[in-house]
Amino acid sequence: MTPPKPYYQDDLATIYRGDSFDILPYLSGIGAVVTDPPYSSGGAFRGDRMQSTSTKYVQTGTQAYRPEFAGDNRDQHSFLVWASLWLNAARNACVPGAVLASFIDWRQLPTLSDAIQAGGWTWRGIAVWSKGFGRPTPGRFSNAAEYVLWGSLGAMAERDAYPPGLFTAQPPRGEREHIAQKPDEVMGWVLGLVPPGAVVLDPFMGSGSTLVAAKSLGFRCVGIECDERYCETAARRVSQEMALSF
Amino acid sequence: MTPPKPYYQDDLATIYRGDSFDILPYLSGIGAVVTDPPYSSGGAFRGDRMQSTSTKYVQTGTQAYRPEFAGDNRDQHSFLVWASLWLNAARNACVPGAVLASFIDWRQLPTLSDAIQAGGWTWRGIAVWSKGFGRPTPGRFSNAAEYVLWGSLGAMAERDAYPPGLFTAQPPRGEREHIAQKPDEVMGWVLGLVPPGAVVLDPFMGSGSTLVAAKSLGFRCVGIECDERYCETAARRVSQEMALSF
DNA sequence: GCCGAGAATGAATCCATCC
DNA sequence: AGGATGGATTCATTCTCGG
Repeated sequence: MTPPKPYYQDDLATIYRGDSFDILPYLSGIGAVVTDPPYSSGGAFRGDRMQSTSTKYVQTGTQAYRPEFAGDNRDQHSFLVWASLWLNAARNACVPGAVLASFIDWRQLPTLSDAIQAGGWTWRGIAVWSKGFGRPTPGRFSNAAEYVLWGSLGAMAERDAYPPGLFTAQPPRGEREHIAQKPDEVMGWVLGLVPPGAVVLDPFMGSGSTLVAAKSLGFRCVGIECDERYCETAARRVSQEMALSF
Repeated sequence: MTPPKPYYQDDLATIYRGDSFDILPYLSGIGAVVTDPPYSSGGAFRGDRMQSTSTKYVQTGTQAYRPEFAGDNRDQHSFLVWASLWLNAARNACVPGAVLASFIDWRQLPTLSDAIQAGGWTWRGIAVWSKGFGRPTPGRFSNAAEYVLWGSLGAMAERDAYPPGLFTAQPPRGEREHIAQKPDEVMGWVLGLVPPGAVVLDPFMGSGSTLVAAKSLGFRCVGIECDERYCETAARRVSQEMALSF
């Protein structure tokens, strides 16, 4: 097969439209994988998980068009297999010492930690995004955090940076490009793990928040997304972002 | 066998000295299990985990006597089996709808979530104790939190309380009764999950922080601890604690 | 008594070194 | 080869002590 043609490209950012499993074999030289994959979560019971994404996740306010996102209906076993496979494929595109950071919710956290190790990465910890009080439920702990599982490909490069293991930021309200969109400052916090000069890869780009934050920090970055609408959104957002000059 | 004799007892609190597996079969009517078991953690490598508690966890400076605590040297497989067994034994002492909350660190969180489910409980979420910045390590996310895995035995009772899923408190400094001692306010936060009138059980009591907090909130409570020195410490602390009057 | 400077400390982690 | 040992590292907070 011929190498894929970028959907979008500028001096720092590259976007490929397609399935990660098809694109990843053509990539190399990646120094950091930072992503927010589909969680396949959304309920304790199989019936709850199999609802459409727009039904099972709450959406309020006036909404831009947000297509369903694919690949969010796996059961736990399938999620483990699928996540192990993409983590392995991403690893093959990486240089030694590359770092990994993946968002996940509480329900799939244990499964993703298994997948990280099954995919050949060293799991090194959990970082916490504190979202404030979170959604209250009577008699239960509120759902106040999302989690970032992180690790590396062998020994990590020595660095003189000390990113905090917990970061507080309000979740986005109202208008969003994507139902699971993360605030830019949250992405910037996670990118604090990435050594200067590393190429950042997001194999589940969505609306492109990872690339926007990476570009603004001066990282070269690569995004993969199968939904053309999201590719369009991400290309627009990334093209409007100015990189820091050094 | 005859039922065990309490090591200590007052109007609200009861302490048994012995192994949880020996004592639990005699207990019943428990409405909440709140505990901080040995993590069997302390390092990425087997050699590190196998150290004595005083070696692998930092203890320096002038300190009160703090004995080693037992059962902190299991490998991951043994930890899963052992945790499943005590969770199952504790469940058998519980009434329907009982709640469970167990502290754990990042490394053993996935394993404990498996054990909770293997032990017959419904796992319902993760609550976060934010400890501030945490201990720094160059180039990595700081270790800024410990975690509380919580769940229930079937459906939970309806309640009019909304405990936060994330709680911030500094870890205790200097003089402590136990190397892993939790601040009283942290225990009080976790007890926010417990319905009024429930009997609180801590099968790994240690220096008794769970019982101190439970008694001060007016809960009846039961603690089990195999080390006599810790039983003594806990009995002293619990006896000095005054219960809220209603 | 209050304030500020300096010291001490943490369920840590990594790695070189020695058996 | 692999397990045990010891040293170096770091930031935010608390503690100590002197002025």
